[in-house]
Amino acid sequence: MTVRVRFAPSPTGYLHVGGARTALFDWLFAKKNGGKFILRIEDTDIQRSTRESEESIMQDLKWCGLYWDEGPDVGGIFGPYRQSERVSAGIYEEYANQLLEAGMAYYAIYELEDTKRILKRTTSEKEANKYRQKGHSITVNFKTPNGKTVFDDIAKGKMEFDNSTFEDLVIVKSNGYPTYNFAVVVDDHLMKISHVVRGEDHLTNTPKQIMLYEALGWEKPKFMHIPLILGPDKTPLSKRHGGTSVDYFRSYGIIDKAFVNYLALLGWGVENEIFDPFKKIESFDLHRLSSKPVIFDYAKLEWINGQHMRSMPVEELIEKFKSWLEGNYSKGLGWFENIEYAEKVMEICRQKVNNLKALKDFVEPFFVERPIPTQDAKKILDLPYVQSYLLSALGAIKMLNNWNVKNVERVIRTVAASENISKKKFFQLLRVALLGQTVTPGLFESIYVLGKERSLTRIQYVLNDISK
RNA sequence: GCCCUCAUCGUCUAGUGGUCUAGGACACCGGCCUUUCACGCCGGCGGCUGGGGUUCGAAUCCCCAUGAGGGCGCCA
Repeated sequence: MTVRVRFAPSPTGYLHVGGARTALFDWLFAKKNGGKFILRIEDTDIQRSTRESEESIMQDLKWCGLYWDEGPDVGGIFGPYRQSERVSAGIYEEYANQLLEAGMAYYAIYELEDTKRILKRTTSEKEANKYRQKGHSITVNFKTPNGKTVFDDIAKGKMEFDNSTFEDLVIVKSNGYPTYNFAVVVDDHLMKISHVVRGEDHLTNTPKQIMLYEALGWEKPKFMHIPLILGPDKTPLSKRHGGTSVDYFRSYGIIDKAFVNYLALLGWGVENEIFDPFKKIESFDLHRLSSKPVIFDYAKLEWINGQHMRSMPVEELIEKFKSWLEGNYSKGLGWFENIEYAEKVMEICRQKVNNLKALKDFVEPFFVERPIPTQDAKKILDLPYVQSYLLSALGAIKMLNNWNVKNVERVIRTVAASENISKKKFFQLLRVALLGQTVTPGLFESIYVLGKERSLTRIQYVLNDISK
């Protein structure tokens, strides 16, 4: 059997971390079994579905590295992959009619005054049309059969539901669109989906869908429901807890690899927590996924992000950082013209931060002609005798010819020792003069990376200001 | 209310009847390193939801209770 797994978002908003995790597991499962990963857009809610969110969802999936084999943009032999287009093709109508003809479904005619109350049920299309013309809204409802519905969930095992707990299911809305549960069944069948791996919020939809499979005489796929992601207070993760959209984490400065790493970690017990899920496809196993709701831990995500930032090749970090800058800031795009310099800067700055936003703050003073001092920095520059200390430093740096970190450290320490000031204060002063900030990478490394010329210029700038 | 699922440190997890005085990671606390802030290293705190069984033996199996999550839409 060919494994075919789908991710089927409805385009009514951004891609949520929970959705991204489901998609990741779908993808992993498909690839592990040499199967296909399919993207289907469930836009049967015509009021809330938009093309913009469809596009942003696709963009976010791609950012996560989750590319699909079949989908609305790339096509495939089971298309179209947008349900609205499948409605136009009459796909759902055909099967609704089939159920109607078999007497397994009926037209529900609602009262004119109270559109929630069913006035009459009939299987006659003629009769239904008569009411339709009089302005009654009409849906097609599936008659819940008697008995029990049983299925095996890959994670949870045997699942048994008494059908009497379910109402009859609306399968075609009064506007002619199929409802979720109906469209899903038709599409999963027609698209030859072998495994339905989705969020646990769909667990009780499954028996309803299975009743439909059975009524239509179709073989049902295998099901697996994965737990939901909660916020720290164990309520569903929402904006109150911080960001929830993939886009939020991207603009916050989380790197794609780290994000996917964390998502995979949530529920997947691994020995080494820092890893690339795309390189561990072989060891992925749906059965080993945790089955309890998991709490999203922003702190751990950031820690993982920091680990990735430090361990990836600098060139790669620069690529990630550049595209992040492009998306979030207008400046900074010229920072990497001198790539050799840029790499050195990134190398010393990445040691200190856990996200790209923080990295930007560290890196920026190195790239501007003259850093603008922060409030704290200004206070230090206003202290007495600053001029003489800076002059000493300037002289020492000027004299230094063999430019390396060791030598920089040696001369700076020598000057510090000879001055009537604590070395701590002296170092802070220099740091602020050179970079305009009280928190920076190591002082000697910074001076070394800035280079002799740049360092001298910057100190001179400050001296000029003081003498004014 | 009815139906379903789940239950190991604060969080994510390892653990599938004896190797568990329960292991790891994040967070937290303390120390080292140190020019700032971090990183890193070392150490600490901290848990099997409760009660009944089964068994020579239970975190592991069964039952009940409790708690948490989900569902019960012409939303998906």
